[in-house]
Amino acid sequence: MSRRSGVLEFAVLGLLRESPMHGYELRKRLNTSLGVFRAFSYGSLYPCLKALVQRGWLAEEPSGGLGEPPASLTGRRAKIVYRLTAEGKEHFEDLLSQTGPDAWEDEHFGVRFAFFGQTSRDVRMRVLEGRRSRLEERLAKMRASLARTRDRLDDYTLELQRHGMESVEREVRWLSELIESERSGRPARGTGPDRPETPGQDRPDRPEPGPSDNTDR
Amino acid sequence: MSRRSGVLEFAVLGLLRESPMHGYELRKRLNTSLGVFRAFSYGSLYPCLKALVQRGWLAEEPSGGLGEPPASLTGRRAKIVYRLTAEGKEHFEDLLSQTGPDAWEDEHFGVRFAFFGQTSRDVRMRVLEGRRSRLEERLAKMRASLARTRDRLDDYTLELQRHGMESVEREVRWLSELIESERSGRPARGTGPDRPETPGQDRPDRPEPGPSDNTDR
DNA sequence: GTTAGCATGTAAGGAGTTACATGATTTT
DNA sequence: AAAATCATGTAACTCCTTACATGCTAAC
Repeated sequence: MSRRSGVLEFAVLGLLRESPMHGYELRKRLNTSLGVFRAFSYGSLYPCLKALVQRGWLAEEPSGGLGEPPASLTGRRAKIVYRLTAEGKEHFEDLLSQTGPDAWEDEHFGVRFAFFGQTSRDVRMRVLEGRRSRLEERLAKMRASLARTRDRLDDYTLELQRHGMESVEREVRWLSELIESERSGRPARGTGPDRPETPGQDRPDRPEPGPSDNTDR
Repeated sequence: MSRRSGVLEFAVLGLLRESPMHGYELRKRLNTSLGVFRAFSYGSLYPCLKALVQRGWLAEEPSGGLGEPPASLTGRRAKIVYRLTAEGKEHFEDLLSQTGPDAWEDEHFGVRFAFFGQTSRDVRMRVLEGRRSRLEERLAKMRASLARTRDRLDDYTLELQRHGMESVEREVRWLSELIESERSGRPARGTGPDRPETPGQDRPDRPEPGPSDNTDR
């Protein structure tokens, strides 16, 4: 009933903090920004939006905000544009600053990372290090369990185990590199060149209609 | 109510096919055999077992099977040992032979792979190839979406995307190696460089019993 | 003139988890 | 005698999906 999920709620607040949007677009951005990690359907998004409005974290702007013509002229069905309220912003910042174990478990880490641009450096460090030690712990258990059961397992199970461990080891290396980068300045190591410092504050413009963004399955 | 899950049900049938077990042990094996991929709690396992019994796929053996003393003598609380019935075996083989898209989606692929030892070679091939082309499709979408949105994304989102894509690419390579191995004989491919045919024995491991099997969270 | 995309929603249900409840037995 | 492990189970809840319902517009 309440629909106050963890990940979805967090992501919605985070995206709306960057700029107001309506549900349909939000869902597209959700499924590209968070990339591989999660995909959400309208069946969860719309109820979530309503719940967030009821809590006072979002406000609906019935039609196109301020400078836009009413729906009756554009023809399109009335969009409901959602925008983060002051309380919503405050709440999101609370969430951002949390560094409990929740922050680095599998379900949450991806979305936390996705909003690292909005996160303070020390929180980023704690989350990255928390994640890394969580994975190292897991790795130790896997090694122990493998040593115990190695000869009972068939080739495929063994191969699955091996590949799983390698994946975890790879993520640990990735985290180590990121932690190293954090310690000594900016993330670096992107595809493009270093962008010094763009806070990305108020941008009342919407980026671009972006014709076909088919993220549907 | 019915609790007839996908993954859990499959895994339970698969493990019980190898040998009868009681719930508690089953759960431990579930969480090590399937490794990183999933962890199940008693709250889902026990109802699932009951549902499988009701469908006639499992049978309960109230106490320790045939040659064992009754619970009143061993002291232990009566274990309920579950064993796969003939119908259950048949059903599991049906499941094993299915090669629909379900078999290679994220949620199912791991458990399907874990029981490749029980799966016929052509089914294995179809599942591996299905998985691979699913991932390649996903990769194409990610690349397209990245090309479209690259400059709007901040460094962290970009890095997340990049790492996600690399993970998928890595899994594709893994699958390709496995497919290649399948085509030309046995799985092979152990941990180190090419070991001709040693099922893993000599190793600087400590065979320590390690009494605490704490798979709990 | 039909497919594809835009846009919003609801009802029902699936697949699991957490927290609780119980109790015996082995280890420390 | 306390703590850990073995062992089984239930009720309530979470978070999300699927399938459905609606209707408009742009492009092929």
